[in-house]
Amino acid sequence: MEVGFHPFTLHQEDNQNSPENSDESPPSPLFYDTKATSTSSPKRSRRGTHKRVVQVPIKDVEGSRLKGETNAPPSDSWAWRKYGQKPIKGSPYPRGYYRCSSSKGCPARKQVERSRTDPTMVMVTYSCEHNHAWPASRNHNHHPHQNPPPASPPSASTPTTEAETSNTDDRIEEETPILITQSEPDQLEPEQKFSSLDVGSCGPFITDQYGWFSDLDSTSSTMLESPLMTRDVVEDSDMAMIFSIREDEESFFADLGELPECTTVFRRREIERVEEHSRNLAPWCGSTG
DNA sequence: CGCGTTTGACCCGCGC
DNA sequence: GCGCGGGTCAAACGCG
Repeated sequence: MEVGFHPFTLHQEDNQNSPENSDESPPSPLFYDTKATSTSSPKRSRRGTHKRVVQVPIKDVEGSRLKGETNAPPSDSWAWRKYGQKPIKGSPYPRGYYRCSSSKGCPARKQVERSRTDPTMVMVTYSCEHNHAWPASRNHNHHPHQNPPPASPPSASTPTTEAETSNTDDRIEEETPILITQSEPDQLEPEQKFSSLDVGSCGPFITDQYGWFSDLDSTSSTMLESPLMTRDVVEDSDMAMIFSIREDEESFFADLGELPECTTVFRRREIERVEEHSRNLAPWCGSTG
């Protein structure tokens, strides 16, 4: 692509018509926040779930591709279990369906498919949030700043194997620059831009779904190095601050090991907004319940 | 033996 | 109402 193309970007959409639909769609944004408002199906709302799409560079996922699968799920620190795979119309690549295996009743799900527009990218769509704390295993131990969501009690049972995640975790978390952006930032207020990332939905989601995000200790700085990052994200003083803080406090937290790292900083700031935004934004999916 | 992956069938929502 | 496509289930299989 072009632009400072970030191996990892976040984007948010408002419906499932992800850009991938159009070959010319957003080349960079990758984190879509899909939230279809339907909630009706008695069984499981297929379209009534708030989704978030994360696009990750294949190269970062490759590590996890040990399975040889076409679309290995990017590592996100959670234990995912594949429960299905289907070829997607219009896409040469199949879509894999994963659900959280860290906890039995966890509604967290994610779909992984290779971007049809960017074969080098993998689209990960997260649905629902985890209703449990982070699995207290894997390299999280290595990264002291990776803690469970403050919202959930640390009761998560140790995951069995994080098959796909365990492999790439180290890689992605350490070398995958992340970019957070929106599909149409122009329509959002500077703060809303960011808060809308998930805020509108569930607080825990931030740490839940993007817990790994905080794993990017070294990445935090990397992000700032990204032209786009500095432009789209850092533009948000808060965001910039968050990461700036991390760089300084990181070691601090690292020592404490128990303090909620970036995620907390992230959340605290966001929460304040969330509280305000959430009032206007409809809850989605998970809602922890 | 337990857990995860694979794969085909089934179910459901949506568009026509 | 029908067909299409997407999402989930469940049995079988493989691996550690």
